Amino acid sequence: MSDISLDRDSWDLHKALSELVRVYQFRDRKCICCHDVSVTQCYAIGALVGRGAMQLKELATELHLDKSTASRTVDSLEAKNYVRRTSDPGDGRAVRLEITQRGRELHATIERDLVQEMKNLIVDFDPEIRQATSRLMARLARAASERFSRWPEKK
Amino acid sequence: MSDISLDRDSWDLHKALSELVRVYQFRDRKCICCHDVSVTQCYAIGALVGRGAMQLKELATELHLDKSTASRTVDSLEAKNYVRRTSDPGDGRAVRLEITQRGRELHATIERDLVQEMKNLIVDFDPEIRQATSRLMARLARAASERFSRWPEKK
DNA sequence: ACATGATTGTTGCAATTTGCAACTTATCTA
DNA sequence: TAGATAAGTTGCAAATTGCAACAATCATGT
Repeated sequence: MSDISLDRDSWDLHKALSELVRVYQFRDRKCICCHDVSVTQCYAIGALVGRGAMQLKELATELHLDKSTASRTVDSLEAKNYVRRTSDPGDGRAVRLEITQRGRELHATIERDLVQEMKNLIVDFDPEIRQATSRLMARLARAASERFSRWPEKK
Repeated sequence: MSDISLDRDSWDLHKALSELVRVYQFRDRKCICCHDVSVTQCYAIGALVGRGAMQLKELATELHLDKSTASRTVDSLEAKNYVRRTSDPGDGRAVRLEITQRGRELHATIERDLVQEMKNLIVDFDPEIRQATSRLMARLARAASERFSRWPEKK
């Protein structure tokens, strides 16, 4: 049953995922930065494109960053005209962050490059495996996100 | 055929993998550091455990880091007694890096925790899907590693 | 054998990233 | 309305990283 292979599958998936995460961290450091933004800045743009305008606090939570770091990240993005700070209509303390047209274009460019990269990598894989994998990876990411978000920030 | 779904599969896999990498980067920042080492230091330990003793240059290449950064990473690990610098018997310029017993134990502890974490995440997934996913993830990692290693360090 | 060039590793230095603490301003609660 | 809470910014220090310069050693061609 499931329990028989669980230990081995956990180990295999751990090794594969660790290696994948490691390799992609290197790629991100060397690739995304070519486009004038750091990895964190790219995540911020992605969040604002994907989830729409939000407050700084929300962005910090989404990116698992301290609000001060998020604020400085937005500083950079605003200086490059990828993000705009507006006053939040409902809360005088908050700022409303929204992506600019230029930011949206940068995001589209980066996404296009990365999807093309993925295309080159999977072109000779079985479509059924590709689809099953993306489904499980999505579930894994969601499960991991929920799990890690509830962590007690142990130190 | 394959070409029909390739575009969509590329996009799906890109999104899933991006999210997975992002989430795991956060986990690594908050979790691995609890064990007295940074993420990069943990990668270095993993490389020395997995591939055995090596020169500093090899470690730097494996970790996609500048040799100076690799040297300082080893400084930290040596100060904590996880890694040992020895003189290379065959080359007077080189140093031979080898993991210590303490380093090996730390690695085992971290691995055990992470495999347990994975186990909790996949316990209710179909074993066949788990295994197919780990195979594809391993292939993806290998393909990505080869591809990204040959990059011209564009800036 | 020896001079020249290449390789290995370390250190100085600056840029970047990040979190914590303190502070300001605004909102909420009793 | 006073005090507590929340959102955001800034000061500061620590950690990480790459580039350049340097020392020590090895390899190569003559």
